[in-house]
Amino acid sequence: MNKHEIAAMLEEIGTLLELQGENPFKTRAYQGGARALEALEADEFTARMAAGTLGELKGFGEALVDKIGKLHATGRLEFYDKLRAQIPDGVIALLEVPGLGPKKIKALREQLGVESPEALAEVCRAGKVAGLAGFGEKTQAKLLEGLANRAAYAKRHRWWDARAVAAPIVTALRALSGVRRAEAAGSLRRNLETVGDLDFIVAAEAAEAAAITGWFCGQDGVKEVTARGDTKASVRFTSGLQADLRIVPEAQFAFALHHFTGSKDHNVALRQRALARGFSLSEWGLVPDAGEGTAKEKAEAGLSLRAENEAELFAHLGLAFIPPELREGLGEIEAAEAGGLPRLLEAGDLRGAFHNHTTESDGKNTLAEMAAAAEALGWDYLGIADHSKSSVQARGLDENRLAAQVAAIRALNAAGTYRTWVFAGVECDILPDGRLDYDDAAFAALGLDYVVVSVHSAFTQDEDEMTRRLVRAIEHPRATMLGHATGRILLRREGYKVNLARVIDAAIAHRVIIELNAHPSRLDLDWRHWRRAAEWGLLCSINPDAHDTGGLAHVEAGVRAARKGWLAAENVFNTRDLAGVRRWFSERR
DNA sequence: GCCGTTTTCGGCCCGACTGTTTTCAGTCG
Repeated sequence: MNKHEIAAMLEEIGTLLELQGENPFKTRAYQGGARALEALEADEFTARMAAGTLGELKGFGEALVDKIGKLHATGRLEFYDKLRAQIPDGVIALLEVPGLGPKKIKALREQLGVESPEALAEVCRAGKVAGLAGFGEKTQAKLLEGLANRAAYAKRHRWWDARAVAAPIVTALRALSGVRRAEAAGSLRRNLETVGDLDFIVAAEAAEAAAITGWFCGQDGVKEVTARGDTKASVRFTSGLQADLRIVPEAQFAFALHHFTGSKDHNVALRQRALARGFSLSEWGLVPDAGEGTAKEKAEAGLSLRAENEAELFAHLGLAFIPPELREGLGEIEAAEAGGLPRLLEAGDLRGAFHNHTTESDGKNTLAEMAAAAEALGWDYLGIADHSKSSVQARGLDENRLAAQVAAIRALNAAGTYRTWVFAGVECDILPDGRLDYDDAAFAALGLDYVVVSVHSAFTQDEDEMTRRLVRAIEHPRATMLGHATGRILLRREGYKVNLARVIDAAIAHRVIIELNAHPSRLDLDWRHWRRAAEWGLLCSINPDAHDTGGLAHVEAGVRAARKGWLAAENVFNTRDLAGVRRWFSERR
């Protein structure tokens, strides 16, 4: 088994143990092991398994190392098989029902024999649930509601879409009377590629809180208010998206914003760091650990250290400011302590972008319209890369049409109509055997500035075949950059199977750039790979894959993902100036 | 199950809200 499969299995063991009512800390140990495994590069994992040094890493104790070893070697684990046999699939599905956790599921199984969502709906309708100890009429009704909307409630949302919902809410909150500060927190603020729900943190006087929660619960699109207290409210929109609001005194805003930005792993690590220094960290503040009372009581008694902003909070713990997108518990605290955080890429660092389409293939705007839009964005250059001939579904260009487009681009530049320089490229299909879609003579005759190579067919090849295919394309002397490296479509389609470590190695060896496709549904290559890949020397290009003028704005989603991948401006090709890009292309031709 | 300058046991981050309860357990983040 590879590390992904093993991590998935550890995660499942955690869930199964949870359902068995196991010690929650044991459950967490398995889930922590799964995350730590995912964060490990495939090569390092393989090396450590061979050398028997996995146990040196934090989070991998004797028991986990033993189980991971068995799974790695044989793909089987008796412990898992026995556990799995005790818990039907339907019981696992029950965890998705809002309001149900391990304890309630255990009670439902033991007292009513409920082992699936369908069975739960039946006993709810029969009124049997309300009679159980710890349950009541309201719980029964909530469970039925949750069951009916299970699919919509469990759904995640693209970062781009979640932000479109959140941005006007933040604006409106800031405009309310008594609101001093308001921010969106959570995975949205961390720039995670998909978002489960929205979190809003507001600083206001306690006297204003009722009016603020009132506005929040009554805003357009709210289908249901799921919780409403003095300082917290939760609503569900008709789209199924859930949003939480927290109101705190201004002095606690930085702590609350940090707390609700997460991630959970980051918070746990930071709290442990605080404890080691004699402090307890919570959304209420940073208070001395010693003495009677809860953290909240101590904060209200004025015992918290003061922090005007998150930077001061981190400073109290001896750390540099950690940007929200790095807070995933993946080494950011150690880096902040050692002064090793990168100066992250900013949206303003980009000077243009490659991989954009026009009406010649499947785009909706003409070459001139795209150039005008790029100029309006202040870009120094724009790369046009329409589809190649094999992408028939996208009206891909054959040699003659592509030659005509190159000529049109040269003419546009010569006319000087737009300040933005246009580069002539192509998004060239990588054929199933790894050859490119044009032969050498055609490439020589076309005189393209650059070539993006991408897979658009035969997605179902096995990992070896797909890896060889991509590596062969990368080795082609005309290849400038690799497009959407895994072909994934967020929330809809997994990427094709490919050994990314080998693809990345090949790209570095052949000076081929790998794209970070900035389309909100792609964000491919995933941010999780970029930190290591960039350290090894891989160059990134943030490409919007725009199919119309509005699509150019998607570079922002790409910048967010790049920041999440620890990338600095020097790791990103399209931060270079026009002369630098020309130089790179001419050296590659 | 993991971990250790409080080190091989006994902790493990912390608080809000709901619903069911007369003081709290369970869920959620």
